[in-house]
Amino acid sequence: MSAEERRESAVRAAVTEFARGGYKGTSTESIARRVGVSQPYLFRLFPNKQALFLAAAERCLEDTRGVFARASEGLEGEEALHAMAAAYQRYVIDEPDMFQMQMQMYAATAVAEVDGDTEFGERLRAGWLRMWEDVHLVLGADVDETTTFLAYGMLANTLASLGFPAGHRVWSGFYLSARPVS
Amino acid sequence: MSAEERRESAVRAAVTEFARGGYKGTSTESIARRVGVSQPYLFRLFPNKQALFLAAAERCLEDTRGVFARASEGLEGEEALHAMAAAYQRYVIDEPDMFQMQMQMYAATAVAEVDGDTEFGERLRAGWLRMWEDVHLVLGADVDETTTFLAYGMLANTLASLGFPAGHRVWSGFYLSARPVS
DNA sequence: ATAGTTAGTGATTGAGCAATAACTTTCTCT
DNA sequence: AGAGAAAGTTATTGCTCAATCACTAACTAT
Repeated sequence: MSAEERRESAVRAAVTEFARGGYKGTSTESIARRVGVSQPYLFRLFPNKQALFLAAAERCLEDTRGVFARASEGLEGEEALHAMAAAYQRYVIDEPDMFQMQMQMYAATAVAEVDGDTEFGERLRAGWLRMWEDVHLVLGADVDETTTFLAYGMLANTLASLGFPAGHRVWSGFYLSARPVS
Repeated sequence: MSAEERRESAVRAAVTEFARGGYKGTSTESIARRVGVSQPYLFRLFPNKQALFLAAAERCLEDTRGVFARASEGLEGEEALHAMAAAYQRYVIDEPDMFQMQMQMYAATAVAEVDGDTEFGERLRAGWLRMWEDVHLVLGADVDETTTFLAYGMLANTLASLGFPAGHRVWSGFYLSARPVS
């Protein structure tokens, strides 16, 4: 297998492992195991653990953008909004690793920032902004709509992280299409 | 100093340290240093590291509730909403440790849940729900208003975690009173 | 065929860290 | 005064983990 293909597998494995264990709580060993490769070899593919996390985080943002893009294809305004909300709901249910990776990424960015590591944050802000721009465009360049949509998304991530079960009162203020299946 | 007083200091120190380093990324040593006490003594005050984190997380939620309660005193509806938004803004600026602790808590809860640790999540859901109920009551028991208010709060936490500076476009869809100072 | 490159491994190192055990100091109450 | 409790310490253990080093196997192009 080519190094490039391995890197791809590694990123995927990293998303899963980091999502479940967090940055510090995940060993490079566990990622290597999931890839099916020796732990030291990961360090041939990525210069260090942080670079691997960054790649996983960026992948996660790109995937989310992809979900929105596919859901909103050919739609606009209110229709696009509901389609994206519904798609994100399914996405979160089908691949819980993805939104958990998001949460781990927000937490890790804050830590990196405290450590004086600016590049980490910059890369992730850029990725997040691309998502923002996508949504903004789809929602007719309406800033308020964009903000509200993303706000609901973040609250959903939070409630899901905390493990509030589907059907709990805290979900009752969501569009039906944005609630977990009840 | 009495054990109870020390415990109080420890919780405060834990909020700061965990907020900046995350759960796994923070050593009990660093917390002990901040308290001004030896590392092993922390284990007299708390059974283990997780219990200390839990206490810090619960404190953080209680503090946030307090901010909302004080801001909305004597107000209701729209007025209360804006007062709370403004107060939360100041709070996040004055004490960034607090919202960062929130993010660390969401990330850590997801990890605990994966590890099959149910009690951790239960305690934090209970704390979060108390906050939800408070806001709900103040906003005239309007579920949609409550959800929207908290959604904006969560988006604000996220953007702040990512380090988007005041004045950035991503903040432009917020109530003026909920934006970081520009 | 063989030189060079690319993919991959095993062994190790050095640091950091939660938790325990065994001990000491400082109050406090009669 | 002095016994008991409460507050606090030093030393240590046993583990985990990122990263490096030195090495091997397989492919590829002349």
